[in-house]
Formats: sequence, structure tokens, C-alpha cells
Amino acid sequence: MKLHQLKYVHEVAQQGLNISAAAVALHTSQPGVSKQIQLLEEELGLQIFLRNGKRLVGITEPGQQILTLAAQVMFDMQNIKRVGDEFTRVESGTLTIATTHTQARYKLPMAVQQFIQMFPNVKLTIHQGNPSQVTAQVASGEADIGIATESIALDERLLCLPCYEWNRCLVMPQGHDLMNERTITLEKISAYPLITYDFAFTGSTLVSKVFHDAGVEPNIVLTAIDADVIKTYVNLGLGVGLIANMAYDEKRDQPLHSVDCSHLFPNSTTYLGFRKDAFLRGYMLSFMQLLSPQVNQKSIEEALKGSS
Amino acid sequence: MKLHQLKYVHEVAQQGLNISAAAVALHTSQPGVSKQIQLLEEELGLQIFLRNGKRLVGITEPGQQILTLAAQVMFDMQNIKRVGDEFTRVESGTLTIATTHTQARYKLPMAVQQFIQMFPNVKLTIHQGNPSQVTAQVASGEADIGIATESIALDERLLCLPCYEWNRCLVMPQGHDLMNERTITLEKISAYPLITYDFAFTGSTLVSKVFHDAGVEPNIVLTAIDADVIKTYVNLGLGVGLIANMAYDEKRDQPLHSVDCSHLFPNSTTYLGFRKDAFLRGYMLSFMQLLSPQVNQKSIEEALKGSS
DNA sequence: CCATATTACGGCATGCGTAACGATC
DNA sequence: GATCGTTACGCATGCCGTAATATGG
Repeated sequence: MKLHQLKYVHEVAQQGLNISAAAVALHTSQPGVSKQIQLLEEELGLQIFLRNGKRLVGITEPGQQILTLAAQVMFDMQNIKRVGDEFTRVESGTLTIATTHTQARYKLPMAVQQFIQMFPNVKLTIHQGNPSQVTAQVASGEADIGIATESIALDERLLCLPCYEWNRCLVMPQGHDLMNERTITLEKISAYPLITYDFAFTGSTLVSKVFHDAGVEPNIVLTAIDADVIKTYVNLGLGVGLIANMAYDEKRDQPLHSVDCSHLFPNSTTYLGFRKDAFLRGYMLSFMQLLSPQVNQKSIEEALKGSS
Repeated sequence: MKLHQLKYVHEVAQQGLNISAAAVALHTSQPGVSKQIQLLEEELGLQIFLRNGKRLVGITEPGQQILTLAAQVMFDMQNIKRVGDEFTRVESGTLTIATTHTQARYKLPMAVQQFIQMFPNVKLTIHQGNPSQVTAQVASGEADIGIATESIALDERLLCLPCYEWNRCLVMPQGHDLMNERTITLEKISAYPLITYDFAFTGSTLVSKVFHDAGVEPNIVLTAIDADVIKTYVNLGLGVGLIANMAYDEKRDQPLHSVDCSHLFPNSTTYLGFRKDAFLRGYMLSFMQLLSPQVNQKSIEEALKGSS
């Protein structure tokens, strides 16, 4: 059993059961990939892929197990390489962050700016997605660190540290009726067309729960993936927007007015998560510290021990 | 980076930093091992082993990390092999149990007997040790399943399922004063010389805690590794024995008399533990079921999800 | 001086790439 | 007929083992 073979099998699965595509991705020849997979299957005495004649059409059940284990092996190999890089004092490498739009747009820029100054030789990549995509990317090793709210903390493969808390605010055009209200309530909100995050997105399920528990049905006319889009439509007069409070800036969003809603909803916590079995490069720790100053080597070790 | 290289490095560390011994264990030549380790070190750009001239004298810090990761890789490779064996319906293989004397002597025999009837082609090995050794063996992959009391459930790498509960009893020679007591108390016990398990052993720390909390100082004259030894010395009249109640059998231990102590100590739970990331062969599950009927594929999957 | 690690070198297995073939859609 | 997977074959790489060398206890 060779490492290549695991790599090949993994890549073929990634490429939608296409050996040719996998061969290209692996910078090698199709026959080589084909052969090695056959050899592996022969050695293990089972089929990894289901074939219809000469076409790969599926993955067998043991094949699924093997793919999972192969991914684990490759992740560990990556870890070993990282140990190498880390201890040779090579302050270069790659940092891949997976996060949601809100974080990427309103919370990360400061940390990112500081980071690229501290580590000019580290290539930084930001993957954007919804919270479950973020979680999946970190769990699979595609991303090193994930930053998202709530749901990311549920995955057992990840170690998650609380980063900061936030709440929501309403945004509305200047002169809107709600500006005159002394205290905003859910009922008052429900009287107007509402624009907020897509329901699959973080916090919104919590928001919908709050409305539901109060027996109030909000009048949602539009949902969007990010606050910028929401604000745009609020500007067009389509309704009031319910967004994360960090997404509103008085100066930048001047034509809009905002009203805090912290009294209506519980705080949400944004977590920073990474795989428990990942080897963390020094610069990865540094990035985490930029985001959440209380994070350090010790706190992570303690969290790792305390988990499970 | 090759799998051999990781294997070699691992074996050299296992053999006490002796390349020659590692080469023998690996059925290969010394120069080969030496060379491959050098190549790996070169590729990673760091020293794994500390050398004094040509002698290996220690492991560097990155080396330590790499050894851990190498062990993980090898464990995963073993898992893959197991998937192969499992799905080719080869009902043969190896099952290594790590457990304490008490379990091996009084609880396992029935399960073992049934097991070898069900799976005559599976080679069964029992490793005996104290609870922390049991835990370590399972965690390192040397043993597939560990059976021990209390402390094994604390290791996060392992998934532990409760197996059964037990308590303790006093054993004494016929005609001993304590036989006439209607109710045994800690104070009455402390009036006589006591023989029990070594304090490093399971439950005994709990026992000592019970005595301590009650403010009673037992008069321990001898500690032993297993109940058979304890009973032997009780027979010789050296004192009364405090042992697991399953270690006393009225017929077999005829010259001795026993008194139940369940009212004095809380129940102890024996757990069955295995690595969370281990691929479990069918016969491993079967063995667990023999020991603890409520265990099955589903209960394990649920436990895995519920952990951490 | 013995045990042990490294260097040198030749044979052999194995993986890779090109080319040809076969099958599926 | 185009795409894709498998088979065939020759070449190059790299690993292994033996022998020789160097070094530490």
C-alpha cells in the first residue's frame, strides 16, 4: 500500500469519479492512476469503485470507508510537512481561512491587515461560504481556520474557541416611521416589510425562533446572503433591514438610520474553529490571537484537554 | 516522504534509538534504515534524532511531534488494511485485549470461550496491566479493546462504554471475629489488618477516599496486584481481604468466608474502551457484545456522535 | 576492540510515460 | 465518433542488500 495510491483514489473521488481529470490534477498520466488504483484494490482484495464496464459509476461501501481513512492519512502527512516547515523557521506557507461574508467583510479586515504585515511571506486565502460550508471546509482540511457563528461549535472534529459576541440592529431609510418609536418591539417590526439574512444563515434561525416564540410573524419580503445587499434594498425603500450590528457604520452607511435590537434577541457568539488533530503553525496561532487576544498556546492546550 | 520512512523512524524510537535493532525488527538492513531516516530528515529540513557523532542519543522536539504523527499515519494504514480484511469476509485476524487481572481472571473467561467458538480463526491476545497501562495500550493501538475500571473512561482518545457495575466484599478465614458482626462498618474493618489491591490499582483509590472521608484509617498490612494473591495471604491468617465481589466464589474459595460491603462503598463501573478513530472489525463488535449485551453498531455510532 | 552508524556500489523491483487497444455514451 | 479506462511495453528512478569505512563507548 503506497501513499500515491491513496492520493490517487482520493483525487479520483474528488474529481467526480473521473480518472482522466484526476490524472491531470495530479500531474501524471491516466494509465498510471488507473494502474495504481487497481493495484490497491487488488492488495485490499476489494473494489473501491463501482464500475460499469470500464466506467467508474460509484463508490462501494468499503470504498467509502477507505476514502475517509485515506483523507485522514493525507491530512496527517500534511501535518508532518508543516512540522518540518515550522521548525526550519520558514515563516512562509499558506493560511486558509473559511468564513462567512459578515466576518470577512466587517471583522477580519483589521486582523488580516496586521497579519500580512507580520507575515509577508504567508499566502493568505479566504474561502467564503455559509456556516455549514465553513465547518465542512475546516473539517476536511481544505481550510485551516474557520470563523462562523454558533453552528461551527457543534462539530466534534473541531476545537472551537469563542471569539466575540454580537447582536443585531435594524436599518431603515431616514425618516422611516420606526425612527420615531421610543422602544422597538417584535410587534412593531412585524408591521413593516423585513429584509434579512437567508434563513440558512447564522443567527437567522435564532432570529426566527425568537419571533416564533413570541407568536409574532415577521413580514419577510426578501432574504439575502449578506448585509451589503440587504442595505442596498433597504435604500431602495423595500423595507427595513435586520442585520448584524457590526455591519452598520454610521458614516459609511449615511443615508440609512440604525436602531439597536440587543434587547430583542439573545447575543450570538462567533467562534473560531480548527481541527483538533491539526498541527498549528506559529502564524496560525498568531492569526487567532489577532482575532481573539485571549487565545494562546496554553489556552488551546487546555481546551484540547478539556474537550470531549 | 515515504511510508517506510515513517515506519523506520517509529521503530527506531521504539527500540530505544537503536538503528540496528530496528533494522532487525523490520527485517531489513541497517544501512537501509539509516539512509531512509537521513532522507526523511533532509526532506523535512530538520533533525528528528539528536546525534552525538554517529550515535543516536535523543529525540528533538520536532522529532517528537513527527513521531506522534507517524504513529497516527501507521494507525490509519492499519485501519485501511482492516477495512480490506473485513469486507473480503475474512473472518480471521487478531484481537488484542488489554485488561486488568481482575477482569481477565473473573469476567472475561466466559466471553473469551464463546468468542473463540464463534471466531476460531481470530487470534486472541490478552495483555495484562494496571488501568493506566491498559489505557495507554489502547490509545497507542497496541491493543484493540481495553477493559478496566474508572480511569480508562477519562482518556479523550478513547470511546468508553459502561460494561457492568460491581462492588467489594471482605474475605476472611472461617471463624474470624468479623463473621459475628451483624453490620460491617469502616470502623470495624479498621480494627483488623487489611489486605487489598495495590493503591495504583482500580477502585482502590476510590476505597482510600471513602476511608479518608469517613476519617477512618485502615490498617493496611499488605497490598497485592490481584485477588488470588490477596486470598492466599488471608488464608495464611495475615488479615482480612478487601476484594472485588466477583473475585469471591463460595465453592472455589471454601476455606474463606465473605461479607458483602456494597453498603460501604459506591459502585464501581467497569468500562470497555477503544480508540475513537479505530475501524472496528465485526468480530471486535461481537466480543464487545459478549461482554456487554446492550452494545451494538448503533449504540456505538450514537456514542461517537454524542462524545465531545 | 566491539558495537554501531554512515558511505559506496551493484542488482533488482517498481512506478511512470507513451502508445495502442477496448468500451461506453 | 468522442471520451474515457485498461493493457502493453520500455525506460528511469529508487530501494535494498552486501561490503567497506568511520566513529563512539
